[in-house]
Amino acid sequence: MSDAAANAETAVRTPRERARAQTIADIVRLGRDHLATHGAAALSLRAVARDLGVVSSAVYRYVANRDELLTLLLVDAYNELGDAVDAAVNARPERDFAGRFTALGLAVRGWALREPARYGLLFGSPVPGYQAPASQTTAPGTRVIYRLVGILDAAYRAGDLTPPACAAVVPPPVPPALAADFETIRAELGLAVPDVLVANGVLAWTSLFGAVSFEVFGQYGSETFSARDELFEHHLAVLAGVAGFSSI
Amino acid sequence: MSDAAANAETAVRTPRERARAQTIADIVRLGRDHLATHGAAALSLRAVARDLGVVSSAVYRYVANRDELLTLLLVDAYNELGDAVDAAVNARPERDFAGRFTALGLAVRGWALREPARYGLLFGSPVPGYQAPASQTTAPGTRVIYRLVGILDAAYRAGDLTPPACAAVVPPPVPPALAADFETIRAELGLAVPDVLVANGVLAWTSLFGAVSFEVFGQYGSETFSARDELFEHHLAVLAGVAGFSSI
DNA sequence: TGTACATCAGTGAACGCGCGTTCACTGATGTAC
DNA sequence: TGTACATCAGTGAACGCGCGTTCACTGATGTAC
Repeated sequence: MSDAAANAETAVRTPRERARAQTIADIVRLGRDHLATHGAAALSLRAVARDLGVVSSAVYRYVANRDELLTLLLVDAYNELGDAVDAAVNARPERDFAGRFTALGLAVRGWALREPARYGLLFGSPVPGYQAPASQTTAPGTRVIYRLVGILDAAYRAGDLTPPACAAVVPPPVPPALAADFETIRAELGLAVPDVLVANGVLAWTSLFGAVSFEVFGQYGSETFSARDELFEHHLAVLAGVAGFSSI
Repeated sequence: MSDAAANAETAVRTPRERARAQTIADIVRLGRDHLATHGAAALSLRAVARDLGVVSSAVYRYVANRDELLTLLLVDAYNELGDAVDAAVNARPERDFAGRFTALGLAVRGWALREPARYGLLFGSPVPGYQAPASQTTAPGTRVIYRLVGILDAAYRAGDLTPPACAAVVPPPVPPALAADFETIRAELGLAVPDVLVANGVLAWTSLFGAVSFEVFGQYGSETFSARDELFEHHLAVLAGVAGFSSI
């Protein structure tokens, strides 16, 4: 269920309010379908109104304009992805940090392949002319990275995460300006992870989404790789090593 | 210069043909500007015609329809990226394989940051309703990966590329189905690189574009990282290690 | 060299479409006394 | 409990916009004899 719909429903008192919440939920659901089949650029209030069986101007009772609907759908998608990731991670034992890392990666890929257009809205090229309002999208938009950070930090505190030690992949020292960024992040999130592991954690994060995006956006072409599950799992295993896990 | 324009100009004989080639080049240039400022979804033949100072139907003398213009622009962008990468790689000594790897990565990022909208056209979410014709886009679209593959294969043949050997990042064995894909690639491109290095090379490739996409598409947010050059260079260094370079 | 014809670039009007958004309105549902 | 009023959902018409694409046309540029 979408966050917007859930919020609206919890605040319900009168039948009128209940109907209103239901209509908003319907709008989000129809917008989601439209997004999934036609892409963000083609999303239109008139199309949603048609699907809702209502005249186009009626939608303005519920949504101020097109951008606000896009924001609702953005939040909705972020939360669905976040829910999928949480469920997958929570299904692994709390102390199986490497397993949780892998579960997170597989969940992201699974959701992305199921919802390519919505994944594209979140992680593809920005919608021209649309700027997501930080106040509404930041929290849902950071769920996955915060979850990943949580796994890495917990693993580090438990002694399960160590900087890669062999010559081939020892990363260069983190330059001061970057170390300052890392210090800020550590302070804000209350982390213990040292610089080298933060750097590699960020790389694992971007690389995970890079692999997923290449697959979802068709960069591999249609014929190069037939064993895509195996390719992704292999990549995930290497990324786990980059992030500092040794138990794979 | 765009590929389409170059092709047209090399075939020039009569003044009429020269004028025609010039107009096509102008159309591509104006379309490129429009793309860069308004995004692919907003690209329109009418807008290009306006900028060209011509009535909208006149453009149909040169371009069959909107999709064909998109294809021209796609090829144009792929070639500009390919040229930038080639120039950067060629500026390094032929046997400095790690340096060439790094130069390739920096060139991709540099071009992407200069041309975010065109980068988005190539590597972002697909344009809804548009399918790039493989016959025209495959060759320019594979220039960067082929260049990368060439560097890695040459490095391997020269003995400069070795599978990461320490326990933390030894990748798991490549499963048979994936090994079969790799064998096909090796045969098609005449490569010597073993499975483990192909797998890690593909990962380095997707990760490079993942890091660039996160930056270009705004996934880092506006405040998290102030030292973005350093972050990317650090990532590149780690990816070089993943790919099998040890001399960094 | 000069004339008749063919080719081509560009015009201007039109078709039909879908879009976001506004606005005065009708009725139904709720609320206050 | 019943009535007067306020709130709200949804209507239907309209505004102005830009789009892709077609088509018959005018003139200029080229080509063949």
